[in-house]
Amino acid sequence: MSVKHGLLGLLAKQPQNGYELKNSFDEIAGGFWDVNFGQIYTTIDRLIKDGLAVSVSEGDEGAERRVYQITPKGVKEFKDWLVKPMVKVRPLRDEIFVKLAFMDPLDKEAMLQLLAEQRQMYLAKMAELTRKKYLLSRQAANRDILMTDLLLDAALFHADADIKWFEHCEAKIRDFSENEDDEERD
Amino acid sequence: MSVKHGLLGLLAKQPQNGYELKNSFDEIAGGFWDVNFGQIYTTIDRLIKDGLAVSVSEGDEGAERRVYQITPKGVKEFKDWLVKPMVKVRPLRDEIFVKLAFMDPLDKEAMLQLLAEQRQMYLAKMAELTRKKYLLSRQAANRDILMTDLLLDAALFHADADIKWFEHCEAKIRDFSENEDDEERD
DNA sequence: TATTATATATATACTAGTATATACTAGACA
DNA sequence: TGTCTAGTATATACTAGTATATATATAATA
Repeated sequence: MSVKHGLLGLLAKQPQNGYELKNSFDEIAGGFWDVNFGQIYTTIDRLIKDGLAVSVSEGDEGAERRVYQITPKGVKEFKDWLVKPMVKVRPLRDEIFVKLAFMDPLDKEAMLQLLAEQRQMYLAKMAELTRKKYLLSRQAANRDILMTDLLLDAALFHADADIKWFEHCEAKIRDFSENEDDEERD
Repeated sequence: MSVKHGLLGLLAKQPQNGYELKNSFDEIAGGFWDVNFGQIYTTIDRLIKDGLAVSVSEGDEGAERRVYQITPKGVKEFKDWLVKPMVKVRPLRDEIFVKLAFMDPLDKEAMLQLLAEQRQMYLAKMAELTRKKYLLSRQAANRDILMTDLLLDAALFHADADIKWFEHCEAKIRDFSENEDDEERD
C-alpha cells in the first residue's frame, strides 16, 4: 500500500541496506504489518528506477552488500506524499466472504463451524495484541512508542469488529435457517 | 486474496466469459469489493495454465469472445478450498499508519487534521453502506441477499472501528502533546 | 440517418505482496 | 577444531491487484 513511502521515509533518516530497512520497518509497524524481504528489494528496485533512491556498493566482491540512499527527488516525493490527502477507504477483502458466499448449497452447520473457527483465531490474535500492548506499556513513553501503541490499538479495534461480525453472522444464519426450511430444498 | 476461488465457484455454476465473470463477482460482493477487469483476465489465465479451467472461442473472428469452463480438476480444487481451514488473520495495512508514523517531526495540528479528514471520509462511506443496506432490505429475502447484507455489515463494522480509532488517536495525540512540551523541541 | 453515449469485451503494463531459495557470517558448544 | 544453529543479506519466481487503453455492439436522441 505505501511500503514505498515507508522506505523513502526510513531512507530520509539515514542510508541503509535492504536488511536494515526491513528491520526498521518492522520496528515501526510493531511487528504486525509484515513486510517481506522480497517486497523490500522489489520496492527498492522501483525507487531506484524512478530516481528516488540510489544504491552504493560496499564491502569486497563476494561478500558485497548494497547501501541505499535517498535522492533529492526522493525527499520531495516523500514530503509531497505526507501532505497529500488520501481519497480511498481501505478495501475490505477476506477469503471468508467468498467462502460464505459459495457455501450456501452446503449445510448451515459447515458455515457456523467456519465462523466459529475464524472467531477463535481472531480471539487468539486479540490476546497476542493485548500482550504486546502490555509489554509496550512497561517501556518509557516517547513518540515512537505512542505510534506503535496506536497501531496496536488499530489492530485491536479491527479484530474486535471482526469477532463481533462473526457472532452477528452466526446469529443471522441461525435465524434465517429457522424461517426458510421449506423453500430451500435443492 | 481469493478472487481465484471466487471465479472457480462462479464457473462451477455455469461457463461464462470474462465480462460476465466480473459482473457476477460484483453482484455477490455487493459492489464494495471491486475486482478489476485486468485481475479477472490475469486470474483466468492462471486458472487455465493450472488446468483448472479451459477457454472455448465463440463467435466470428474479429468479433470473437472466449467462454471459460471449469475442469474436473478445477471443481476438485474449489471443493477442497471450501472446507480447508483458514490460518491467517487479515493483515491490517493502511497508508495512514505510515503517514502518522513519519509525521511526528511535523506539528501535531497536521496529524489531527489528517485524522479528521480521514474520519470524514469514513463517515461518508458508512452513510453509503447504510443506504445500500436500506435498498437491499426492500428486496425479498433469499440467501443471496442475506449474504450481501452480511458483507455490507462487515464493511459497516469495520468502518465503525476505523472511525472509533481515528477519534481515539486524536484524543491520545492531544493528551500526549500536553505532557511533553519541553522534551520534544528539535 | 448520423452522432453520441453506454454497455460489452479484452488486453497490457504496472505496482504490491508472498513464498522460497540461496549464501555467507558469527557465536555456541562438544 | 569442527559442526550446528541463528542471524544477516540478497534474489527470484510467483500470485494479487491497479490503472488504463482499446475496440466493438447497441441503444438513445438530434
